[in-house]
Amino acid sequence: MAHDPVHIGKNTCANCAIRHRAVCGALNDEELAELGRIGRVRHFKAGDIILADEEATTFFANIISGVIKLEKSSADGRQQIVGLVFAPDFLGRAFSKSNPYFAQAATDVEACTFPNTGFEQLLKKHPDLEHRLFENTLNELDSAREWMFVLGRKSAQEKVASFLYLIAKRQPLIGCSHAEHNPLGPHAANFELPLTRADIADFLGLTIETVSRQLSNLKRQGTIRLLSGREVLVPDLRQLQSIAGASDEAVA
Amino acid sequence: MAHDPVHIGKNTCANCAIRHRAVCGALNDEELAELGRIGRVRHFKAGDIILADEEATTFFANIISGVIKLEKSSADGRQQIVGLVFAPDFLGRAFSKSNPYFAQAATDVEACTFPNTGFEQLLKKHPDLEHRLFENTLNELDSAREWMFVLGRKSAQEKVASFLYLIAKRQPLIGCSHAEHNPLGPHAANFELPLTRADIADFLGLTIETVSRQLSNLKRQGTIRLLSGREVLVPDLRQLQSIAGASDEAVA
DNA sequence: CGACATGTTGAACCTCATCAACCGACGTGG
DNA sequence: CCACGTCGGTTGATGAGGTTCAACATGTCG
Repeated sequence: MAHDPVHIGKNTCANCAIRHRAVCGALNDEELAELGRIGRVRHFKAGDIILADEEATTFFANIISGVIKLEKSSADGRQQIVGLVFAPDFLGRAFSKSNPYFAQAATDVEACTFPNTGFEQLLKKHPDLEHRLFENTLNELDSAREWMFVLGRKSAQEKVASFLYLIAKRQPLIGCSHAEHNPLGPHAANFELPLTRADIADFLGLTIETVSRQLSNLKRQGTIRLLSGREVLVPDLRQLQSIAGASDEAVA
Repeated sequence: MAHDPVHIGKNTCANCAIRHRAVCGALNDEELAELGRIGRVRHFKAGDIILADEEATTFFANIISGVIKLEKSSADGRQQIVGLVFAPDFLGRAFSKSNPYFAQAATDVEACTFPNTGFEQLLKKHPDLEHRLFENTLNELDSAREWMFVLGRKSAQEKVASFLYLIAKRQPLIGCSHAEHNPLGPHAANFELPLTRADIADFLGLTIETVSRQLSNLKRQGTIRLLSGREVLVPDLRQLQSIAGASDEAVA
């Protein structure tokens, strides 16, 4: 489970890799120190359950590295991933006694955790922090609704392409305005899938087999190359995007 | 389109049917008067487009009565309803220049609208109001994720049952703690569908025909009775819920 | 090495989409 | 007033896209 919980000093926060992109970016130095006093860095291994469904909330977290899946499941074993949490996102459902889903580490995860009571007090004291978290939540809601279109209206092929495109966009090199510095060329991407086939299936509302077949299709038609089971190379993201199809094509 | 925009007085707000359940419930009398000064009651007819996708946000609204559908669509004509807004919910995406989806009246709608600039200023001045809206958004996010499970993992039969159950729960009589006062008995419900078959299909990620067939199935097996095309009677909600199946069965 | 987890591929089956016909209600114009 | 078109809804026949079941490949760890 978690190793070496260490309190974070003001300095650590100030140097934090995700300082400016995470919710804590809303705070000044003094407030940051306050936050640092209640926060601890914790490490999770792939597969660790971070928050259990229906259980009392005990902490929130900022993800420093790694990917966490938010999962809903039914009694008969069906599962659906309802969200992926990347760095520097915030994990946890504020103002609720219990958590409405499973949160499980998809990869090894490094996270900065805060006890819920302390953090919620901080939220009360610092409207800026709450505002930042609110904006965060609005973005999450937008993404969730985007994904509802994928789940409800896209074909298996489009779903898999959409997933790959989503992951590609989350990669550090892509999406920033310096895509030209990409060694593979301006429209290529190269990344490791943070999810197993089973996870991808649960994210897309498909079966493992269908995901595997669609990946093979994309490979066969040259849209992607599978370097290993997990490592993907996309020669031309625009092609991938056009296969992902529809929804928000206006995005350049 | 909209008829008779009238400024709302403090008194009107104080008497408002949804006063305590809507976001404005966070405000005291004085603040409420302030809100009343910028708000106008507007009426929309079924089919009216309330907010257009990608267009600049000009106003927010509290729904007083009626149902609004939030819809995403793709260039090739596929559509997905990504949310339903009932009274006393709040409509609009705060802190964003444009709207990420279509909002269209599913039924006739009465709404209390606020110009976005004025309302966002009010949010800044009154953290309580922003907090209330935040909680609202968190609940919307929870619902969206619930629905992702429905879209990704449920069969057509379960989807239709889930939809009916959702509508039934939204009915005034049901869900409140006085269900025993229900003239039809403690577990029955009787309501009018606020959506056409086409809308239901777009909400469930199905086709019109499949929705129609599944409704007929539920009728044939006695789970529901269709009084007219739109009016539904559910003799036993527990049965409907069990067909809707899975996800969050813990809910009594 | 064998055991196990992860991933791929094939064949058969089934659910749901598609295409099409039909019904009743409603509104309009001749 | 009735003929007509339109709209929302139902039902049937057919077929495609995904699931299911099963075999096999690959990689890793004891």
